[in-house]
Amino acid sequence: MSHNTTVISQQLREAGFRVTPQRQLILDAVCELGKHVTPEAVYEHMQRIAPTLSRATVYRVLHFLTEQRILAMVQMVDGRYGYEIAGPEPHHHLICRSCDSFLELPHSVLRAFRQTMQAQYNFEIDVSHVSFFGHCTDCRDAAGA
Amino acid sequence: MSHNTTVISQQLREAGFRVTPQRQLILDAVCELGKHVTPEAVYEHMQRIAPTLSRATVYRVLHFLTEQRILAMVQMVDGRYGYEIAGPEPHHHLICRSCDSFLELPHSVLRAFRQTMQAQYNFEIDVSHVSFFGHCTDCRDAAGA
DNA sequence: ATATCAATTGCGATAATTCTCAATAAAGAA
DNA sequence: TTCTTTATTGAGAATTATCGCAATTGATAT
Repeated sequence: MSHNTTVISQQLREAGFRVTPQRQLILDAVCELGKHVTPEAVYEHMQRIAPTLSRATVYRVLHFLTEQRILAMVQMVDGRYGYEIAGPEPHHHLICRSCDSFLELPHSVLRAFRQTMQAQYNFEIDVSHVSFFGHCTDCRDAAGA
Repeated sequence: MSHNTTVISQQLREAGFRVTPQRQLILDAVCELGKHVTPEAVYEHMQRIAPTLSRATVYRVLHFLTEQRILAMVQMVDGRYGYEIAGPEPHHHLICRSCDSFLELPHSVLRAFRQTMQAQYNFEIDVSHVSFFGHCTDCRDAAGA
């Protein structure tokens, strides 16, 4: 997974935000650490690279980059959140409570549901990166009947 | 909202668990405090009734009663969790990020989605008390164009 | 290149939640 | 009723996440 530093920097500056070394380093870290990266994992990773970077900054920057739709925040089994690079199109997750495996769903799976909620309840749902929890085939078979 | 103490006690004992005064008091507290009760609210409430009851016990008992399907845990806007008495049939929530209002959805709204996930991905979703976040009519109108 | 202004950071304090482990007490047997 | 077993609790430490504010520094104009 990669990101285009130049484009992102531009985007931030145009929106009136600053491009700081901390933000760049944290974004790189998420990129490098893969999917569903925890704040703590980012912080530990940063310890080696930039030991003065504070925990608070990690949390703030992850949150900030999520607001800017550069990162996406996904809920994990333990209720905590992990971060990952946000693609152009949001996607969703089926997360197995037993083995923590992730299955990615295309954005489209919630389209119908979203429309129903809008029509019936006049409520507009945020449908970016929703997590659904349950049990995958393997774990159901293992637990088996 | 009420609960049948005798039936619940029976249910717990049959499953090999104990019926402790703490569990009873905490269940009563959730019952009395209404919907989406926070652990902290329960703890504060208990201070007056049973001052020695520890914070850890509040968290543990809420979690335990949720596992036993006596309580349900619902995610709130700030990402934290509230608890409420679990009815016989689960229900879901549409939660407005602007005004924190809750809209209850019948369990049936996710039935089709659940079946799709099962058929297409062979994944069985837990569909008890799912929270969807977004914006309600009023807030959209208020913010609105 | 320098100055200005406000966004951002770091630090330490605080809040929220979980964990460890010895002490307690519920449930069933005697 | 008393004993035994072991699930559960309480207390405080540890972990995770957030907050307030002074100091820093990125971006722009000069």
